[in-house]
Amino acid sequence: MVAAPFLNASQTKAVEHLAGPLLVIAGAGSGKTRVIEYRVLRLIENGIAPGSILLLTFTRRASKEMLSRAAKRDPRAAEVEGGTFHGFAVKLLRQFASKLGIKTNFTVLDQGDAAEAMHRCATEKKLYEGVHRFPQKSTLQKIVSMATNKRLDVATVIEREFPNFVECAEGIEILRDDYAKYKLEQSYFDYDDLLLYLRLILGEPAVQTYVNEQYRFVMVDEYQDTNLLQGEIVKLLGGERQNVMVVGDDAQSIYGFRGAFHKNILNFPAEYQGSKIIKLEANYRSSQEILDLGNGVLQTMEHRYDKHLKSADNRHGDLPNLLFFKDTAQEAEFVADQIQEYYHDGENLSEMAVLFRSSYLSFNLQTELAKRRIPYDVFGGKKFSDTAHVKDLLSYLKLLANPKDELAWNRVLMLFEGVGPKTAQKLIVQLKGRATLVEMKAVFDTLGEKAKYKASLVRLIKGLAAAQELVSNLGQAYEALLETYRPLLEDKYDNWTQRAKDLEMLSQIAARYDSIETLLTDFALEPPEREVSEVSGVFQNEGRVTLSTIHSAKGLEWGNVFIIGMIEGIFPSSYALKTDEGLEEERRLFYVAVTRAKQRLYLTLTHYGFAGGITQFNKPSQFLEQPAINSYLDRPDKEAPAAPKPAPTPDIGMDKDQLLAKLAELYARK
DNA sequence: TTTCGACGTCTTTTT
DNA sequence: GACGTCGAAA
Repeated sequence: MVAAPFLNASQTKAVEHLAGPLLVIAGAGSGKTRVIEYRVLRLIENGIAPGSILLLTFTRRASKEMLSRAAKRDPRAAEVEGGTFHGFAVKLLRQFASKLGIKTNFTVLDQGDAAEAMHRCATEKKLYEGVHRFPQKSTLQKIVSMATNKRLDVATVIEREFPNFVECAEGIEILRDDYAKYKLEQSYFDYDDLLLYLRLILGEPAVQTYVNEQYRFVMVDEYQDTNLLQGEIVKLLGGERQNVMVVGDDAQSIYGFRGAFHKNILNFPAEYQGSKIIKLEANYRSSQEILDLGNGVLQTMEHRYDKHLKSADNRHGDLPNLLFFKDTAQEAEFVADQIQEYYHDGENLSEMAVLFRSSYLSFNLQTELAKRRIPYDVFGGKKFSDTAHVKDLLSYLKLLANPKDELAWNRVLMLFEGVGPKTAQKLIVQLKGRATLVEMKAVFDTLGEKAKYKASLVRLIKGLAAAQELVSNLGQAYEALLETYRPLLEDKYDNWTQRAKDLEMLSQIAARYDSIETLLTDFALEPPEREVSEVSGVFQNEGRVTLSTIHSAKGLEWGNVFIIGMIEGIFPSSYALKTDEGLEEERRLFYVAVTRAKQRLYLTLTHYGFAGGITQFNKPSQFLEQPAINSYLDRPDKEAPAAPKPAPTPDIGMDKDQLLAKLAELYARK
């Protein structure tokens, strides 16, 4: 038997559970990662084939971490099938695509691509014409996506979340069908399609039997964040055996905005007959002072579930600090000072994190850290792959994978001077009549000589064709594409040297792959986070500070945590204040943030802020005003020292003529 | 048909 | 600040 040290009684019960449905309610820091890890080992030990165990998580990082830890104790664990719902869907759909009449090498659209595709459909249908105001493409995407994830019709979604577009509901409902058809024609799958089609094929008895045969034990992490579709998918994956173990914490459900249905976790016992429930309550992460604050936050929740965080080893530390600053520059200085201080006390930078509600809140801090040459990583917010130049190059790559990719062609063609939407569309129609890049060259060759973009486009297609020759070595193919793209890069962007560095980095990533499809899918599903600081000197090999949105920090922990921007309207977000459900989700988010800290926790806010173009006086977050929370904080004297009374303005008695005379004097002296 | 500048609107979180 | 719309000029 695998030695499983330090597991407490309920953890052991969860690990020992073999067949049948199991719900594990795992409080923050209760060691659920270890439970999953050891249960995998236990199953394998009991003779279950590793390949028939499926572990579904929300980030690939999470599943990789759990499985690689398990694999250190038993190498067979590396063969367990693990990944995100979306990644698993791609795998299965590639396998079944041909049976559905879909190309095996279908393209996965990220959110931006999806918005672009929808825009094309809406333009085609002339939906923008004759309507006073039609949602912009990213809003269209949000509306349609939410309808899918919450299983609602467009009208209901608009009524609830986008009331200013009620009169467009009908048009968008039509667009939704057009968009679905368009994607099928083009072999495009957006994020929602991956779940939708996975659910669809699992609903076919033959497919379900096949899949149930393959996967006999299913585990799902962060079950409170699954949506209706994912709930159904899990049920179908469980099949008749119902060897389904789900792990989650209803107090940490923070993805309602993308359709998470946290009743999934509440309904689990009813949905799965004969299921067992195990609660993990002992906390192995934080000091009791931090947990007290966490408990305070739990108390403020309206839908409170019985839960009380208790430090398992009775660890103690300082009270969480609440600090006020004049502006974000001072806030950033303080955080950087504090990080440096802990560093000099011998703590590793990787034990320090700064968390925030929205990614822009960290901009000032990034500048400050860079100035001091403190290395950091940023999580959440704009991704590396969201930048224009990276998207450009990814489009080039997409054309190698599928020369008929309309969206990619559109983006690439529009890069050239003199080519706008109309010209691009005309060219695309012609291009799609040819099968390969080599044949497509003729389209550009036959362009009128007076078209000033002719030469550049011929150069482009030659470059693409040449790169395709090298595709068996992705690193080389990429370099060829980069050379073709370089003149456009230098022409288009003032800061092209900066951007060229990003593209060099992309080159290294590309070289690690051996299939373009895999590369592109990975970029769509789990794009690399933005690499920001490259720092040398004092802090080398000392790890890096983490700057992260609270959402991206879930599941992680650090010794010292700073939560910045504790301002009403920012956290909780004014956007969420519109509904009770929204505010409740912000509370859960605050709970997640607080419970990331092991030893020290700082909450900070600034008096002056900049919003909507004007400087305003910030109000502290309403969370900080609640006694249940407030009383667990070490806060400064509420009264700021009174500013000295300004003396009366001295009289200098000068009229306009005298002023002008004085001015003349000053001008003359120059 | 494209490009450019002026002006208006909305501004969160992620697979 | 990003994105979209509109009108004018090339």
